[in-house]
Amino acid sequence: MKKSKSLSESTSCIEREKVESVRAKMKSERFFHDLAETFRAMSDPTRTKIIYALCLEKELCVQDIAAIIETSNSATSHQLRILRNMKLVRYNKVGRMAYYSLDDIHINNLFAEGMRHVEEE
Amino acid sequence: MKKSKSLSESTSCIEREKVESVRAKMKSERFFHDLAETFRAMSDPTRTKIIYALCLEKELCVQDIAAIIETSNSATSHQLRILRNMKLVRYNKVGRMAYYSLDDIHINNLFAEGMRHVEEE
DNA sequence: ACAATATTTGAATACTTGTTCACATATTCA
DNA sequence: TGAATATGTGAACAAGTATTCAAATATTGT
Repeated sequence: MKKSKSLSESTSCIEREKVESVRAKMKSERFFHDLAETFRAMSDPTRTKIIYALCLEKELCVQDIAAIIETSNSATSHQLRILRNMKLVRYNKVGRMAYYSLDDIHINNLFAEGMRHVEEE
Repeated sequence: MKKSKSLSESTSCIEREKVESVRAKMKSERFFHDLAETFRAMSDPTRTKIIYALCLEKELCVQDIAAIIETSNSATSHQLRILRNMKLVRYNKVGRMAYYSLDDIHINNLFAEGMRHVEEE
């Protein structure tokens, strides 16, 4: 059920038609929250390094990720947890090792689009 | 000039070949910083709303954006400044009005890819 | 059982961020 | 000129974040 609350007459705006038109197509608070979350997951250099590494090698253990990105095991583990909670990576526990990999192909696409943007400047 | 520092023998890792292989393809600190910045620009709900609005209407003034996203003019202006500094939007000043629009098509692609990810769950 | 090892976690810290409020700037119109 | 209006900005505040350190957990090999 959509709220489709129309613009109150008292709300001050300049071009009412434009405003009404966009407001009619507005998405839910939840949608923008989730969208921001998705981008936020990739908004830290340590995490972009982890994702980049997992784009090249599809499975890596915590220690090896830490060695690649030159960060402590602890900091790496903390960031991996964030990525796990945000469903960007998943892991496979084998004995005392935890092998991490990217969760789905969408992540690859989104990340690749971001890289394209940064590289084409 | 690339540093291509090879993995020191003392650095502990599990699968040395994988680690060496990824490290050989590692990008600069700057690259990951810029990439993270790009995603960070879209990592706040207020900013995703602004970008979404500007995807639908290519030019909007501050007050109308504020009316659409239901935030104060001041908060909107602050976020627009961030988006401007990050080169995601540009603006066209006409008298006392400032008309904002998305800066380039890459932003559209990246944003659309993010939306696709959120919608296809 | 014991030591070594891989990962996880909680607390503490310094740092960053988004909003609000009040005010500044700048333009329009009477 | 002076009031109204659109936008921009600095300071303050609360909330959130990333790293470090120390310690906990869990698994392996002796």
